[in-house]
Amino acid sequence: MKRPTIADIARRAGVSKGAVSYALNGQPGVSEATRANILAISKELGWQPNSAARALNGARARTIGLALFRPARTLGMEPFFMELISGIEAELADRSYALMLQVVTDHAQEIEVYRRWWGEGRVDGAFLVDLHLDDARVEAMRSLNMPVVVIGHPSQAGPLSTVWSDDGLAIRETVEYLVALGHRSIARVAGLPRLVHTTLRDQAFVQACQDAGPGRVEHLIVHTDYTGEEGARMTRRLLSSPRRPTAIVYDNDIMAVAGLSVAQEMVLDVPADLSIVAWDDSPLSQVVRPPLTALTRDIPAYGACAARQLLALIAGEPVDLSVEDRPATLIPRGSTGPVRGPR
Amino acid sequence: MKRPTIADIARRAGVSKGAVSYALNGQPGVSEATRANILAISKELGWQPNSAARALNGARARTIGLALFRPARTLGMEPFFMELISGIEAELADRSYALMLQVVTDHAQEIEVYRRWWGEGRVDGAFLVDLHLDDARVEAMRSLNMPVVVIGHPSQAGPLSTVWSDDGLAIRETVEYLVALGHRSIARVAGLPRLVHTTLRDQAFVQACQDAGPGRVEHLIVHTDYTGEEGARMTRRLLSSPRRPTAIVYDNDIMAVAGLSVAQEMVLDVPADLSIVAWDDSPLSQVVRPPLTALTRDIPAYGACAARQLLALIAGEPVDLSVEDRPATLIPRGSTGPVRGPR
DNA sequence: GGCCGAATAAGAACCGGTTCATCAGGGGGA
DNA sequence: TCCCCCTGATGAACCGGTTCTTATTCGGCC
Repeated sequence: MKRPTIADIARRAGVSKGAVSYALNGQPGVSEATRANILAISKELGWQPNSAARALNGARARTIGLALFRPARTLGMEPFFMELISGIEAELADRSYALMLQVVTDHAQEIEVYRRWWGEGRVDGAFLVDLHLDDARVEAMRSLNMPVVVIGHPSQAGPLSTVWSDDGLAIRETVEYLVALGHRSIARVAGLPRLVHTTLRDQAFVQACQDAGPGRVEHLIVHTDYTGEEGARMTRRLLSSPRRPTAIVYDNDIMAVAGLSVAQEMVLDVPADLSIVAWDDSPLSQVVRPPLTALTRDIPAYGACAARQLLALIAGEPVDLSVEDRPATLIPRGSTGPVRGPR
Repeated sequence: MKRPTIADIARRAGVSKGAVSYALNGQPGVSEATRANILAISKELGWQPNSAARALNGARARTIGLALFRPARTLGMEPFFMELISGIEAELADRSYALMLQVVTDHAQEIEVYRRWWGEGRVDGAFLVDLHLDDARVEAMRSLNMPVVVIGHPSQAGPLSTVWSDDGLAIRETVEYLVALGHRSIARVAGLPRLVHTTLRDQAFVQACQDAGPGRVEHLIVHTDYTGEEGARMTRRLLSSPRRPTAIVYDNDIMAVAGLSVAQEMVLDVPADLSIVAWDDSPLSQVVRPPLTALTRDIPAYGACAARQLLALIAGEPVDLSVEDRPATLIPRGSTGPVRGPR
């Protein structure tokens, strides 16, 4: 009834524990005949290696940690994380690595969780997402000496390895496209202002608008918490202002859809009166009327890339300090169009 | 530099390994003075227990497994799983249990993953979701003798413990509400036909329609794969048929939103020409125009309930074989209304 | 003063693997 | 024929904890 151990196999085969270990791990030290015999017996008994015993000898835990600092509510909403996890999983599953997941309520707890997992030998490495400015996690991970891959821009990652994509490029492409359509007043409904990637997108947005020509394009940025509610409120505020923008770029699809609803409720035509662009594409963007022009990127591939990087780091292989994934690309759909009416 | 072990602490304190173990675990066998001294030294050295060594002595892995059989694409879309995971996490985090997650491509692989995790002593128990008719996983888990909680209806769960909510009740409430509004032709756009909960909802739907009176309410069920695309296609088909339904109940919010778009594209007014109800509420449902009437339930609480059940099972406490969570409740919004026009 | 039991601690065995040092036996070369 | 080396296999140590058994000390009580 109890799980068979290598001692059981050894007894049945009439050999020593050591011989069984060599045989089962494909190592030299046993003849082919006894190896075959041992393998047969182990299969017959349904033997499975005890990972704890292996770990005790310094073996890898074959597990990677991911602590997510997100309120449960937003987590359920954002396809981004599930897609990222899917991509990570796809890469890990091949090498039978598992993913250890925990939702945390703040960065201090996140650091604590990683410290414990690493200290207890439960994980071989971890991911860091949503870096803040002066993020305490960077120094904490560095001092733990744990293999870590930051998913996001290298600027705040210190000595940690990163996987990122060039959001600035995507923002620029979007602004240039809108300017070409005749828009001269563009707003950006951004995410949490403390996040590094929000700051970078903000800067790139302002720069792109200025590059269109001095004083040619009015630009405005408002910050939110990524929820549809705030997206709607900010849209309402923007559309009520005397200098109403003719185009709004949202930092996620949830807010873009909420913004679309607000525009329609204010009897504005999209795209004739207002153009809308969503960052991050999802079936959701294609399902509303009109379908949303979106900045799309292959998020599962992004996660897979990060996973490969982390696995290489764990294996001690030489890795680039920062790996750049493909940038998001603009998919024009029905929610953007030329400006109409009087200049 | 290396991680300190209890042997290090013992040496520093001038006591034996055994004494250190007792002291650190709050067990009797050491005096208060030496206990305090040992605790101080362990804190000073930054000692963390090695989970592998503990596991080797039959301790719990303090980890729970969840293998998800979902294509990456749908996974990213469905808020349901992330919310469920959030709820599970919330419960686990309190007792510093972790969640081991793996995305699998079929049931055979799912069984294999659980067998390995259990065999290797990496998890103390697991969840089973989305049960099929004659689900092979039930027998597999039973024979493994691993603590398992099925999230879903008990009918196919065999001897396994379950946590479920009464979908039939919710369906009935919905149908009665629609009938009261004057609807006499109601369609249901259901999920995957092989899933147990789809079957149960189907049956309850038919029953509720029949209970409205013999021949009084026409009903129709079509099955999909939960994607917005199929939801849209099925809606188009239903709305093009000669006996067009005046109300459609969708099995998730994604399909409901897609269906709403199709209706609007066919220049039907919602709710005047067509009423729409979504199973599972999300901010998404409230953000479209008109906002969707939805069957809402507290999914994180559902997950938390399942987690408590599993933890009790693992602890060997007596548990009910099946625990019923609150059923979904109907939140009427703008997408449902009385039937207009000629009978 | 001697005996007994509780409190405290030491020491060893054990969990299930890996790995190193060692050894027996056989074949080949000189 | 002797020696050496290689192969195949053994036994023990080890990883970092837990837990059982044993030893020592001390205090209380008769």
